Amino acid sequence: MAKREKSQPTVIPRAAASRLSRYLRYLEELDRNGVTTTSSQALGAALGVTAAQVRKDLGYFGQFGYPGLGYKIAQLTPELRRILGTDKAWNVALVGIGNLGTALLRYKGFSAHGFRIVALFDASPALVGKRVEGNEVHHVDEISARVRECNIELAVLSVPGEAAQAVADRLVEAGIRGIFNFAPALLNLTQEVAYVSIDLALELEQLSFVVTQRERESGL
Amino acid sequence: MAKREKSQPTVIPRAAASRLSRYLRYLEELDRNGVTTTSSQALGAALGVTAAQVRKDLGYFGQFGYPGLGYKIAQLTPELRRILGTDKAWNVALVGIGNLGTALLRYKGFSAHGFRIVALFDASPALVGKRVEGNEVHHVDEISARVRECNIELAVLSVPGEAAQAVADRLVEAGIRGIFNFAPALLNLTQEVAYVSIDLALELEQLSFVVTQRERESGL
DNA sequence: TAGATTGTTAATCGATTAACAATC
DNA sequence: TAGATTGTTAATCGATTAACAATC
Repeated sequence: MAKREKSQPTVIPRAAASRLSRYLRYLEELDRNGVTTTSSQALGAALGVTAAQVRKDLGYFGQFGYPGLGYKIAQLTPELRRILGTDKAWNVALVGIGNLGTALLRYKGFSAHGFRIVALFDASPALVGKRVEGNEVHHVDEISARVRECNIELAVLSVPGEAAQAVADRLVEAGIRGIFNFAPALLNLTQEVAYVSIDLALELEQLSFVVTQRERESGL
Repeated sequence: MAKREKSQPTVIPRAAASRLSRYLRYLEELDRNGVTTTSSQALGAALGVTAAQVRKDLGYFGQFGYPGLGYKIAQLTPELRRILGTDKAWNVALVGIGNLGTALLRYKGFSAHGFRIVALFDASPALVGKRVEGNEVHHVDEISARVRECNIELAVLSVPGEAAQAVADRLVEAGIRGIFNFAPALLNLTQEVAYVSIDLALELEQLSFVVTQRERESGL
């Protein structure tokens, strides 16, 4: 069975990419437990998707399995890291050093997956020049210079909604490649900049919606 | 045009419910700007979806518009709140008062949308009994008693991945209706408990994936 | 070899978009 | 009234699942 990736990169459903991360997490767990081989059946069962889904998702990127045997964890794991781009370390800027920003800075999950927060920015004079978790906070005016200087490719945005677009514009102008946005705002970005956004209140509202719907269904 | 909701609750796509929250946000903004009327066309253009999508999404829940006129913001806004369940205040428990938990506790976006964090829990003896933002931290053993006592329906989980399932089990046993999970763990929950989960590292990995894909496309 | 499981094509399912009669 | 826009049905598009020949 061929071991090389696809030359024709068909359009990949976003949901498939998200599942790839989950497969990787589970493979890492299996590896820690000393398991060396798995199958689309086993992976799917563990993560609540069908075996066909697993094979289809992997199939977007190449042929990684062995018919009759399944997948070798030691082989598939680095392939998934390569596909997801986490086979290298990323330099990340953190803009907005408030409660959420500080929590994100301290969050171990980012560094554990190769994301290094190497520069902090804030607009508040009270914060600029201070050190947070060993990193100096710079003024947002310095974004452009430092993003280039430190080879920063990704930015995490945890500023107030009103400030988000202006900061995003600076980041884009500085040549950032992707923005992870926590501000409750719709950002207008050029197509070249990748974009992932989380609106915490909106997500909690989704929970409220589902609970409410079920209460109405059962109560009536 | 009829003004009443559907009696037959067809299955609602999850993506549609998420857009509902966005429509509501935008209507609130329009209202602040003194706008009184809008249309599916205008709403869709502002949020990057088609007018047909907007009408279809609203159509799952009833008839709220006026042909030829559009939607009256003063009417549609409370309807959306009612649909999403944010026309009432929710009592929320916060379990795990670490960096992220504390940031979530201070986050103004939750209370602004009617979510009141009314009880804090942690397993650490160093934290139990302390006050954080004016709220006493209770031991996780007290979850069951306090969830019932304070009429808590939702819980935010910001505990380490290893602890998540055990805490979730306690919450379910205490009769919680929905869990908003930040722990990087797959939770096994009964069907009756609603569930929204955010894995921060996984989301950042999605950003890395998109950036990597584009670099490979353009670089080769 | 016989059994198991892959990769991939075809069939199904669900969500989005287009079209249009109804109507403000 | 004429113009605009809804609610809804039908058409399209995309993603998931099933099926199965290839093959370890």
